Amino acid sequence: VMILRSRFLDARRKRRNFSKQASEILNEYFYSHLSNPYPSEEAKEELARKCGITVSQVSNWFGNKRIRYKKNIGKAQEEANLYAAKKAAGASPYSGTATPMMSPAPQ
Amino acid sequence: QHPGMHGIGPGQQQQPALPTYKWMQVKRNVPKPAASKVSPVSIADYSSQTPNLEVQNPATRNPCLGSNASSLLSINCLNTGRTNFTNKQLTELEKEFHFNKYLTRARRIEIASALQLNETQVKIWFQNRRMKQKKRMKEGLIPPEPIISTR
DNA sequence: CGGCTATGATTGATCGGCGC
DNA sequence: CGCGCCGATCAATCATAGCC
Repeated sequence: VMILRSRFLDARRKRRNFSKQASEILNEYFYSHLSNPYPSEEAKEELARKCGITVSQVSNWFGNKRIRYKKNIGKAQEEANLYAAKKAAGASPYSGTATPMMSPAPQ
Repeated sequence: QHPGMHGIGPGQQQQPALPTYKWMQVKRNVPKPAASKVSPVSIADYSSQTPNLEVQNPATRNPCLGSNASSLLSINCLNTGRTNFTNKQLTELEKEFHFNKYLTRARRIEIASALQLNETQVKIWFQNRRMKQKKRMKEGLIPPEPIISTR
């Protein structure tokens, strides 16, 4: 049991939730690429910059998001199109910064 | 961006709302060793063939040993594919890692035996460890050694 | 202030691709 | 032809943040 306390040494696990804005950007990308929510390395860097977090954190976020999204099918999913609709209606949530390299998988 | 690009499963409904994409159905061969009976694959065969599986980690789930280890833990170890390395094991692996970032077959066998782990587990641990160090090197700082020097 | 849920991070292990 | 490694990801879990 105490062996489990080993994780305890992970003082690193001092997290801070991402800003509302960062979450918004990440969710936007996720739901607008729901068919393939696997951002390329470049896209991750782009997202990381916009969110003010590291690329690793972006990776963690997508990893958690994908897994947790799957775990609900039929629940949060509905909130998915909420985002989709939101984007569709809102047209360009964020203008200016045209991100040409935000594609996950260049077919 | 490799295996599961897009494409909804076969006869899926077409609700413009929440389509089910392949990535959502990806089911990894969850590491469930020991176990027994029943075909490991049954719940939704994702798009095609079912790779061999198992064969590689039959009963070699040792973990929870070292010291004491309650029976409760042992049960846990036998049922879960995710091995919980003990502090001792991690310490030894870490020590070895600092000595060599890469293992030789002989060394691997030695360590696996000493720590009561599979050769595969040792191999994987080193691979993960290397990736971990690389990652920390990239963003974090503190490359390999927390050089404390500085006064 | 306690309890519960949301969420970021960690990590053993898998998947596909590569080089030898 | 198989094996080890890489890079990315999965899946389960830990521990805390944050809301009620």
